[in-house]
Formats: sequence, structure tokens, C-alpha cells
Amino acid sequence: MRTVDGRNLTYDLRETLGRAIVGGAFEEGFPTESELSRTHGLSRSVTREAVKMLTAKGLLSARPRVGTIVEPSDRWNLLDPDVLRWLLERQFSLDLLRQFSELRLAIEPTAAALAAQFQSSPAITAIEDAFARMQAAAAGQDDVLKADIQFHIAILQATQNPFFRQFEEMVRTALHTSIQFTNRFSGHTANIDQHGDVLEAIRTGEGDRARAVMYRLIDEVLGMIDQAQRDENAEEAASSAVAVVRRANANETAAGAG
Amino acid sequence: MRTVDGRNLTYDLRETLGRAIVGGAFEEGFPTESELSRTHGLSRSVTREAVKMLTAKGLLSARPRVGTIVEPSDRWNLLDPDVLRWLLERQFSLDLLRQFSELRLAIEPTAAALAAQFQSSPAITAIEDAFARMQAAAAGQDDVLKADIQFHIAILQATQNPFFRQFEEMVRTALHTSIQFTNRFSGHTANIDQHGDVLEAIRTGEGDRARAVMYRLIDEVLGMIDQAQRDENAEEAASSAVAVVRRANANETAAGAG
DNA sequence: GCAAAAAAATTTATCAGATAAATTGCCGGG
DNA sequence: CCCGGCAATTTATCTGATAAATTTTTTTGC
Repeated sequence: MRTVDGRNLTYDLRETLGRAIVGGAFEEGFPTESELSRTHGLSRSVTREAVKMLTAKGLLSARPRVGTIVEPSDRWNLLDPDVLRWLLERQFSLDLLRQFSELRLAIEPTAAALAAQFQSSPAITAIEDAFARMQAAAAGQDDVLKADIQFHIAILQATQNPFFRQFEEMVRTALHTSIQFTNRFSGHTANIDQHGDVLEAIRTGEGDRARAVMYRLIDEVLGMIDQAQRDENAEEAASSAVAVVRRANANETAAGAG
Repeated sequence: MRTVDGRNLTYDLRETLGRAIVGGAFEEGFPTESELSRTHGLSRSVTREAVKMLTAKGLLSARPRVGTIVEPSDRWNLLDPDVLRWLLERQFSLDLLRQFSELRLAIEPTAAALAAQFQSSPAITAIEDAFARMQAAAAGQDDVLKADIQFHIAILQATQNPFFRQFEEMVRTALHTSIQFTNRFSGHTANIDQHGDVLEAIRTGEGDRARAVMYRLIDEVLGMIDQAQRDENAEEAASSAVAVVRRANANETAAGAG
């Protein structure tokens, strides 16, 4: 079992194929299982099991004589952590980041409001810990991004709702990607005060306030993304000189990643 | 290939095992693949492929010598349509319905607000059509539940955001389950007026109003569920006579399913 | 010539059996 | 008591064959 970067051959192949499918390879047809086995130098069982796993995630479907085909992307399980990861690995996309952030705009403010219902829960302590890390990070004693992520994750956990907890992986990925974007902006600071407000609102059981502050926090990120997209379009349409000015303006209003 | 209720044997086994796992069988250990093959009278390849698909959904994991084990439920991909379906098939649970509805409270108001950004889109027509069906249903000329579902789905579609569209299956399931619950209440009407308000707000591009109305709509469902849960607890604690009165009170404030 | 039926070809689905690899647990030696 | 090696168990992988489903081609009947 000479496996390259994973636990076993099936895992490796699933990973390779998943990335390739999401990346848009195979748009002119997916190979047959015997072709796949041959080109990858693997047995049919490994090939079939990898294909089956991708089928379970909505990426593929197979029928006798017809062969295996890539499903249209609106059938993909985008909320599956693997699919999501493959989607992001292929390239940075402002559009995808925006769609992501729109989802966060739905999930996280509500999560904060739910968390506020459990002020006394030990889960709230985890939010406090994360906030302490953010403060430490602001003083250069901790990692800013990690603390930020931990804060948002802790709130999802504190909802006591398994459906919200499912978004942990997504938010983690979103913030990792987000930082890649917000780093373009000079004025990027993690926005400690607003995070502190969210914590305070949760701690005092003010669900509506927690929701509102979290909403504003993410909405600002969304604003930055929209601005950047307008800039991109402007760069395409007009000559480049104009867009540079606009980008400079955008920098002035830039806020944190989340 | 004498398949029972599906397209093929692997599909059947995946379905059977998925339901069983989520239903809490196998809490004292999952069988080995040779045992599984033997008890179901299937070849090892079929067994292995079914297990691999469930692994892809986070329900199982397998390691040599250790065997195949059921993952703790917080690792399950709850947002996977199959997992979700299995979860609901096992039994009606007020708790699950509430957690569901909390998620809807996050997703759908935001979806309505996003849809309002595309007032001119043809997707808005689909919402109008669904609303027309709801009106027809109110007059006894169409199916109330189906029209209701179509309305909510149409809004998710109109977001132009693939992540929101992923919730179609979930909302569909939630509403089907929801009706099972709201039917207990005598005053159950589909709440046409509020739905009309959402449509109107979307049509005029008033995102905030669309969000607010949709929020209220779902929050009312949530209120009913909470009341029902309090009743259940009361029934447990006290003698049953008291709860009957409370249930009667709850009926008076009962609203639609969504 | 054309339509329906039959046959052929292709691809996945399933079965069977063997070997390899990984992991655990035991047991003996120090 | 701990550590290394040996044995046992279970999944992982390979191979080859047959079955089933579906499409394509060919043949047949009129």
C-alpha cells in the first residue's frame, strides 16, 4: 500500500477525483471505471469505492452501459465539507466568497441570538476564552486569525443546536479564505470592539442585540466584497487608471475579516 | 439483480444501514464486513461500497483490525439530504423539529432579503406562481401544503446563491414534518396574508421588510413548538389534567406551519 | 423502404477468492 | 515494569469471471 498523501489508496483517489471534478476537468466526459483504473494504476475495487464516495456527495452518478457522469453542479452537496474544500482549493473567487459570506450573514447572527438564550452555559466560557485570545492577539501575543476563528466557532457551538454546529467547518474555511482577501486592505484590524459587544450581549442574554451586532460585523465584510467586485468590473470595462483610484477609496473604508 | 426497493443492491443496503445507524441500532458495535455480507446475503463488494458511501456522509469510519465503527452523531453530515431523511424517518421528535425551525429562522429571512435584490428576475415569477397556488388552495382548489412548500422553495431559488439553494431539500422535509405537528392545532391556516406581504416586499425590492415578515412567520411556528414542548414537560411533571388546559390555550394562538 | 423485433456491444453491478497491510494484544526477555 | 517481537484479526487491495442494464446495430417481416 504505497499511498501518496493519505491514509489509503481509495482516499487518495477520492481526493484527486473530487478536486478534479469540482475544478472542471471531465467536462467532456468522465472516464469508464476500467479507464480510471488503468490511468491511475489501481485495481477496480479501489476505483469503484472512490467513485461511490463521490456519488454519495452528489458529484457523480453511474449507470450500466451509460457510464459514470459528472452531475450538474447544482446537484452537488455544497454543504459537504469535502466538496466545499475542493471548491475553494481550485482558486480564489470573489463570487464564491460573497456567496459564502451571505450564508454566514444568515447563520451567525441567528447563532449569536440562540447562544444568548444559554447565558449560564459552560459553552459561553469558550466564547470568553476566544475573546481573551483575540485581545492577546491584538497585543501581538497570539495568532489573530486563529483567535478570530475560535470566537466564531464557539458561538456556533453555544447554540446547542447540532444543525448550527455543522457550520463549524464552513466558517473555518470561510475565514481562512476571507483573510486572503481582507489582507489586500490596509486598514484591516480584527475589530475587537464589535466582537466584545457580541460577547457582552450573549453574556447578558440580549439575543436581539447579539444578533444585530453580529449582523453588522459580517455585513461589513460583505460590503468590502461587493466593493471589490464593483472594482473588478470597472477594471474590465474602463481603462485601468480609473479603477486604481476606486480601489484606493475602498481601502479607506476597509474593516476586518469577521 | 433482484433488488427490493431501489435501483441496485448497494443502494438498498446503504439505505437500510443508514436508517439503522441513525435509528440507533449498532450502539453496541457495528458488524465486520464479513458479518454484514453474511447476514444480508450479499457479496463483500456490495457491502464495502455501501459502507464507503456511509463513510462519505460521516456516519461510519473503518480501520484495519479495529473494524467499522459508527461515528459519534456530532460527526454526521446532518445537512446531507439522506442523513436528514433518515433522521426524520425514525420518529417524530419535537426537539428535532425545533432545531430545524431554528435553522429555518436563520436561512429563510435572509433568503427573502437576498431575493428582494433581484426584483426583476424571472425567479420572482416562480414565487408569484406559488403564491397564486396558495390562494387557490385556500379556496379548496389546490393542495395547501404543496403550495406552501413551493412558495418557500421559490424564495430559496431566487437568492441566486447556490448555498441557499442547498436548503431546498431541508425545507421541503421540514415543512412535511411541520404539517404533521401543526395539524394538531385547530386554528391552523396557512397564513396567506403574511406570505403575501413577503412576496410584495420582494417584488418592491424591500429586503429588510421581506426579512422581517419572513422572520415573524417562522418565529410563530417556533413559538408553537416551544409551547408544545412546555406542555409535554408539564404533562410529565404534573398530572395530565392541567396540561390539557394549556394545550387548549395554545390552540387559540396557533398559526400556520410556515 | 420502413418499422418492429432481435441480436450485439458496452459499461456498470455483482460475485468469489486470494494476498497484502495495518493495528491490536499478548507474551517473553531484559 | 517496560519494550520488542510474534500472532491474530480486520480492512485494503488485487484479479478474474459472470450478470444485468442499456444503447446501438442488425435483421426480419411486411
